[in-house]
Amino acid sequence: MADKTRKPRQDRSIKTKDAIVQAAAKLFSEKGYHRTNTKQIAAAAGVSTGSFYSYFTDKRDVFLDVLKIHSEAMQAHVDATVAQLNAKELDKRLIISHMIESLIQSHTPYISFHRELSLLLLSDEVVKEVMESQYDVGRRKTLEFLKLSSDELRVGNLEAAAVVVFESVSSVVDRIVFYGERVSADHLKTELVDMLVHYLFGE
Amino acid sequence: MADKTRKPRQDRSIKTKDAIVQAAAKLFSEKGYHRTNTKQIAAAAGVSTGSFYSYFTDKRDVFLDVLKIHSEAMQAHVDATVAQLNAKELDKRLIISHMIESLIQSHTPYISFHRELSLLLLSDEVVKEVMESQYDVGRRKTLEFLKLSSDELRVGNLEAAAVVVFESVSSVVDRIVFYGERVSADHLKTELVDMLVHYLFGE
Amino acid sequence: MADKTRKPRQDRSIKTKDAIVQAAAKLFSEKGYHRTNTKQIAAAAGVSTGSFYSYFTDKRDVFLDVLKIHSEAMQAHVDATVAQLNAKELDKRLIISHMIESLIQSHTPYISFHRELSLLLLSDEVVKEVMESQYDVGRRKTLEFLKLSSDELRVGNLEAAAVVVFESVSSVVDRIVFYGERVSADHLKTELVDMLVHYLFGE
Amino acid sequence: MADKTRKPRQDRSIKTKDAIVQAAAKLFSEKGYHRTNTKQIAAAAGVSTGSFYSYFTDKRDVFLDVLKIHSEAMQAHVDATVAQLNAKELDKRLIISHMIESLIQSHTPYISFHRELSLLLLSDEVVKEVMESQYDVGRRKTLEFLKLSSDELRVGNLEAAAVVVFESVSSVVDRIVFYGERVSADHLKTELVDMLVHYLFGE
DNA sequence: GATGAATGAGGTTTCATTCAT
DNA sequence: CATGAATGAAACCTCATTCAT
Repeated sequence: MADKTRKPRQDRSIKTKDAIVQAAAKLFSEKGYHRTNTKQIAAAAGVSTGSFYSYFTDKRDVFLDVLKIHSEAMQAHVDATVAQLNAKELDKRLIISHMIESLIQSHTPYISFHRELSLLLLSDEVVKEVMESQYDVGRRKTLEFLKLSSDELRVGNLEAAAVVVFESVSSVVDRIVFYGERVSADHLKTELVDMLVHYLFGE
Repeated sequence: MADKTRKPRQDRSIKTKDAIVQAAAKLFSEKGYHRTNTKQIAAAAGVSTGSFYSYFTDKRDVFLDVLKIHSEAMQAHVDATVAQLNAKELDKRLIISHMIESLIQSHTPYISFHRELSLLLLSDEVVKEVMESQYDVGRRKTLEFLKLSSDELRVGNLEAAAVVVFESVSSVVDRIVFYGERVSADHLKTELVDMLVHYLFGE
Repeated sequence: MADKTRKPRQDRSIKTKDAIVQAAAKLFSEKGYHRTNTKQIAAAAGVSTGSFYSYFTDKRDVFLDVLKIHSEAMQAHVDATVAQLNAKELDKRLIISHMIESLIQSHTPYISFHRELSLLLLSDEVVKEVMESQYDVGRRKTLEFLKLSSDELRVGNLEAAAVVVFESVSSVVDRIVFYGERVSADHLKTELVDMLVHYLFGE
Repeated sequence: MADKTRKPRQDRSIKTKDAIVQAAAKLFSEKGYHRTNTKQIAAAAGVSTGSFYSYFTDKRDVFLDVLKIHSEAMQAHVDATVAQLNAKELDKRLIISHMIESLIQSHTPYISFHRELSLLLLSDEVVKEVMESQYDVGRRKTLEFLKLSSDELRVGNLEAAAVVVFESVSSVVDRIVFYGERVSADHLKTELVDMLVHYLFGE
């Protein structure tokens, strides 16, 4: 269909494209999408504005790439953690606690960038999709996790529970990571775990 | 020396300023901050660009006004609800349920606008302050609410609990209101209430 | 012809018009014509912008008034000085010295405003005329002065001499008044007088 | 971080910048600084407004460039003349006469532009500096010139004399060049030279 | 008459994108 | 291929002037 943007075939080409995405990610995080311009991205990546446009059709295009990469990185991180956790046989409280810790770790590099998203979200269909699919993955993963212990759970509606759990965890983690929170992170984590354990397993 | 923005002296003036704020609020909600320009705001308010600039120094300035007005409206709504609830002697579960319902109601008109905020949040100090103060009020109110029944609570750290509760409620309400959620709102509400009751009162 | 601007008939009216001219003169001197706006002038004069426009057709109109008033004031001052000088019978050197001193006095309040003029001079015909007529008066007065002692003068062309003398005096006085000159004003005056005396009277 | 005005790397770039300065100089001279806008400058230079702003931060910025170029050109011209004059051994009167003629020549292209300066002079610090440094150079050069024949001079204070001479010459030359003067330029020159010779050498 | 709110043309400035070299 | 100069639409903002109250 398109024949405009170059599909990197050579090594150098791949490196250049990557450099642009990295530079863009950094700038978007630091200053936000609208306060970052293509010239700055190109300069930060060490290429000319002209080059920028042979790798991406427009600014939104890099944004989408950055978004996808972040999305994948976060999910990979979570997957790895989950896999690791499932392997060991730990008690519920410990599993949840580890999970949350892992989320905090994986969130940290992306937070400010994620703040950006809700903006474009309003109007950009593709961004909306990426975001929703990411949310969906989170929700589904949570659901699967719940199903693993479904016979021990005391919740009414599993689907709704997954949403509630996922949202609660996400938002508290967000708060911890993004706002450095005055209330100590440790206390927040403890309470969060406590809440989930009581809710899910009735203690 | 002064020559700054006009301080309304005449009635007409007050109406104009208000019209501009209203128009801005509407447009920001519909299209987002960056996709709205001052000319459009002026036009939507039925005034000239010149008028816009005699009431506000720039676009950010109206944004701040809209933000404050929303903030106040939301808090007023919540206050009213809380006042009403404390009066009657209801059982815990019902109180929480009512509260959540009330939050859903008060959120609805402002959601898309609130989405906008996280954007400017990154860099604008004033926006940051307004948002944080709004969050602080929410957190403190939650804390007060918890303290009302502090002897019945089974939580470890009250301060942390307030944050966890406030965040969980906010995020789930957000999800319900903003995303029209595929999982039914009723189920979500039920689970959310259930989680809170179990966490706070141990059943 | 015009019926637009009000011709002050009442006392109050005259005072208002005067207040505006004064305010304008002050602001033009301080910030220059273009950096002064009508709102500021009106405010400084303690009247509304609307009133401003019932006394003057536009901004240029006040400027012209200010210009004329300055022009007249300066000429009056010089006239007075000259009249005074001619009366007494002083030696040449003293006369010239007094004259220069007097010019310094009369210049001082107007300098910064006069700087402004050269600007509009380029294009505004009326301003041009006022300025040229002012220059012409100076030149003619100098000529008359020279003619008083024409038999003692050693200059070739009287008309040209008048221009040379007038320009030299004006520019040095300007430098003294406007730049506060690092070289002492007294020395400058002494040399200037010396130059003129030698030129005109051959010692 | 940078993102400032473009520093010409390519030949084309240098030409463009130059074209803009030329166009600006022309327009400033013809219509004055305030009646010239950036769009006109860009158009006259045959470039887009965007280009204008990649070479200059704003209108004042080009003005400064034009100012510096003029300053240098005038000084170069004067230097050349002086060098030439010093070489030949001419009599005082002839030297002064040549000098004035040379000043008239060098002034001619810049006069109307120089009129503009007094305006900005009032408030713009950089313009003030350029102008004062230019004046200083003139004064110093005059002083050096006087010192060459210091033993033949009959003046009291050399420093003051330099100022008086420089101002007198500048202003009369200005008058000749700028106002096309009704009194013949030749007569003015003759009288000016005569005045200086008598003042400096006592005939 | 006086007031100051409203107007909008005109100027300034930015930046995503194209294209000659 | 890469470069960075050039483009110009679109945003921002100001202020002399008008006019309803």
